[in-house]
Amino acid sequence: MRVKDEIKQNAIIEATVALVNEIGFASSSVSKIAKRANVSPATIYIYYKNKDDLLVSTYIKIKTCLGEALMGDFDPSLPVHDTLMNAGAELFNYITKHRELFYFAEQFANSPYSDLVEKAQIEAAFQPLFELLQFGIDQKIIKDAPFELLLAHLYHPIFNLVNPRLNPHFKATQKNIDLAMSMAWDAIKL
Amino acid sequence: MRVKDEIKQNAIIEATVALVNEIGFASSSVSKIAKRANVSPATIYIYYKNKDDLLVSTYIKIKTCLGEALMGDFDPSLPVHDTLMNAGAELFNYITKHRELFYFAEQFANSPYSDLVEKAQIEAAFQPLFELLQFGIDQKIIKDAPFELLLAHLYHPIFNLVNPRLNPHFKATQKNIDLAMSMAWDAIKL
Amino acid sequence: MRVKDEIKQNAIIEATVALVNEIGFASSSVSKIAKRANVSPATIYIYYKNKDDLLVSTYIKIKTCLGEALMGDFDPSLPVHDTLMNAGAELFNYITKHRELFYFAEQFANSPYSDLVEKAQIEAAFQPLFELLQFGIDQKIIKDAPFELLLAHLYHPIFNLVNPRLNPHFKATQKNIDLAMSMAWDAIKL
Amino acid sequence: MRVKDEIKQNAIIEATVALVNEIGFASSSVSKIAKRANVSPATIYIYYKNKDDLLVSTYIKIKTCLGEALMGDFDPSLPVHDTLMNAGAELFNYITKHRELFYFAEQFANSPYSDLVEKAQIEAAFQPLFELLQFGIDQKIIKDAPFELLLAHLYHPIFNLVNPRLNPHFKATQKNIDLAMSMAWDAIKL
DNA sequence: GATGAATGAGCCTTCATTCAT
DNA sequence: GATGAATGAAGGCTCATTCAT
Repeated sequence: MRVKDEIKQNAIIEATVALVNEIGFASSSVSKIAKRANVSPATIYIYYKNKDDLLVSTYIKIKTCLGEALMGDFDPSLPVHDTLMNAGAELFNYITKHRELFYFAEQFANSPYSDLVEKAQIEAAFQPLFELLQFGIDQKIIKDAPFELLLAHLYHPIFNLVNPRLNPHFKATQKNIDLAMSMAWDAIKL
Repeated sequence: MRVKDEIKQNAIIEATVALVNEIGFASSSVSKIAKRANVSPATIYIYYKNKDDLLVSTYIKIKTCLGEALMGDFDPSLPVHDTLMNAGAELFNYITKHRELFYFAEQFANSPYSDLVEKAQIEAAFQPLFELLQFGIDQKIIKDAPFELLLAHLYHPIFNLVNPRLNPHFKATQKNIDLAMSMAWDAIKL
Repeated sequence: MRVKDEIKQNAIIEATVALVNEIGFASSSVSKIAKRANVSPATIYIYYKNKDDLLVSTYIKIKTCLGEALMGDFDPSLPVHDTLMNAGAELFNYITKHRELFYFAEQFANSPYSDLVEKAQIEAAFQPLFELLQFGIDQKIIKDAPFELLLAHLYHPIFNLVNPRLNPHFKATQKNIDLAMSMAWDAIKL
Repeated sequence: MRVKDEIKQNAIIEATVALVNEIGFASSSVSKIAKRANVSPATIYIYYKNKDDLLVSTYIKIKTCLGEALMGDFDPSLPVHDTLMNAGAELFNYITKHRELFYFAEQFANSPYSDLVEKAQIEAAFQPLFELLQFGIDQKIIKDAPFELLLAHLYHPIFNLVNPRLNPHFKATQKNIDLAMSMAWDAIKL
C-alpha cells in the first residue's frame, strides 16, 4: 500500500495558510484549499478529520513553533531584562520571517474557531516564559501582576503593531521595534 | 413610518451582533440574521446593499460610538495623565456595558471584512485623542513615538485583556484594570 | 411576496415518483429530482424539510390516496364477500391506473425509509376495512384470525403478483385477477 | 491460504448483511462494509467485481440457501398437502433462524438492485417446488392456476407477515403460523 | 416598504473505485 | 493477496441575493 505523503501534507498546510491570508477565513473553502495544494478535496480528509480539524491543527502547529522559536534558547545566566528583550527581538524576527504563519494565527485566534482549541496545550509551550516572569517578580525586578497583565503589556503591543490589518501605517523599522520593546519594559519593570 | 423603520433597523443590527457573537462570523448567514430579527431576508436588503454592507456598517457604527464615549468629555484643563487615565477607565466602562458590541468589533477588526472599511473614517473619530497625545509629546510628558506605538501600549493591552477569547482566565477586577492602566502610563510617559 | 406554487410542488412529487421508478431509490438524488422537476435543488427545501421528508411525505400521500380509493364507497348493504371482492377489484384498478405511484410505494415500504413513517397514520386510512373484517368475523363469515393474517392472505397476493420486480412473468389478465381474488376468499372465509 | 480467504470472504458477507439491515441499503457504502469486516476497501474488490456484484452475489447466495433449506428433503411418498405444509414450516424455521439473511433478501428483492439478478438462476433452485405443484394440479388436488398465483397465496403471506417492517405488530406464534399455513392451503386447494 | 418564494452557485463531506507498495 | 492512500464525481444542503406580490 501507499504511504502517507509528507510532501502532500505540507502542501495542504501551506495552501491553507496562503489562502486564508489572501481571501480570508470564511471564504477559504476546502475545495479551494485542495485546488491550491494540487490535491483532491477528498485527500484532505485523509489527513484531517474535517475542515475544523485542518484549521485547528494548522493553528496549533504554528503556535507551538512560535513558542519554540521564542524560548528555544533562554540563557539562564543573563539578566531577566536582557532575556525578555531578546525574546522580543526573536519574536519580531519570527514574525518577519514567517509573516504568512503569523497573520493566519492572528486571524484564527480572534475567530470563533479559536474556541475549539485546547488552550492549555498552547500555554504549555510558553511555560519557560511564565517561569522567567515569576522569577523576575520574585527578584522584585518586575511588577507583581498576573501573567496575563504582564504579557498584555510586554509582547502584545508588538503583535498589534506588526499586524497590517490593525496598523496599516506602522513602519516596522528596527528603531520602532526597539522603541516598542523599551516601552514594554517600562510598563512591566518595577 | 419613520419610527417603524428604526425599530426594524435596530432589530437587524442587534440580531447581527448577537448572532455573530454566538455562532461566529462565517456561520452568520443573512437568513439566520433575518430570522433572529423577525424580519424577512429581503427586508435586510432594503436597509443594506448586501451582506458586506450590513456587517461593515454595523462595525463602523459601533466604532464611532466607542470613539464618542471615549472622548466625549475631554476636559482640556486636566493634566494629560489624568485625561488619558480617565479615558482608559471610560473605555473599560464602555466595554463592560456593551460587551456584545465590543466582541463583535474585535472579531470584525481581525477578519478580512476589516479590509473593506475606510480606515480614515474611523480614525477621524479618534482625532481628539491624537491631538492630546501630540500635546503630551510637545510638552515632553509623553515619549516622542508614533501614535500607533503609543496607542499600542496605552489602550491595546486593555482590549486584549478584556477579550475572553484571548485571555480566558483574566479577571477584570477594578484592581487589575487600575494596574493595567498604570502600567500603560509607565510605558508611554517620558 | 410570491405565493407557494402548487404546480411546482406537484412537479416535484411527480419527478420524485418517476425518477425513483426509473433509476431506483438510492440513486435518486435531490439534484436529479430537481432537474427532472425543472426546479432548483434549493426549491425542494422550501417545500420539504429535507430529502427524507420529501420521500416520506410522498409515500404517505400515495398511501392515503390508495386508502380512499379502496374504501371510498363501501356499501354497508352488500354482503361482506361482495364488498371485499369489490375492494380487491378497486385495488387492482387503482394499481393499474397509477402504476407509478404503486411501484414507488412498494419500493418505499420495503426500504429503511419505511421506518421513518408513523405507521398509525397510515393504518387510520384503512380503518373501514378493519371494521368490515371484524364484522365478518362476528358474523362467522370470516375466519377468526388477527387482521394482519387476514390481510396478508386477502390483498397481499395481489400486491405481490402485480409487482413486475417480484413476478416478471405474471400476466395481469382479468381472469387471473378474478382467480386471485377467489383464492383469497377461500383463504379467509370460514 | 485457502482457509484464510474463506474467513475473509465470510466476514465481508456478514458485514454486508448486518450493515444493510442496520443502516439500510443506500447508506451502506463499500468502505463502511470494509470497516465492519475488518478489511481494506480494496480487498473487497479482490473478491467482487464491484459494489453491485457484492450485493447481488450475497443475495443469490442467500436465496439459493433458502431454496435448499426449503426443498432439500422433499419426500415423494408423502401427500402433496403434507409436503407443502412441511415446506411452509421449514420456511418459517429458516426465516426465524436466519432473520438477518431474510431481511436483507427482502430489502434487496424490492429494490432496483433486484433488476440485476438473473431471475432464472434463482427459479432453478425452486424447481422441485414447481414440479410438486404441477403434480398437485395434475392430480386435481390443487387449483389449476399459474405457479405465480399459487405461490403468491401459498408462501408469500408468510414472507409478508414475518417482516417486521411490513407487519410490526404481528406475533409469530406457532398458532399464528399454523393458521397462516392452513389459510394458504384453503386458498390453493381445489 | 415589506415579504416569503425562488434560485444557481457553492458549501463540506463521502462515494466507488484504483493506485502503489 | 492484501493494504491504506488517493481521487474526481457526486452527495445533501445552505448561501447571498432577487423576484413577484
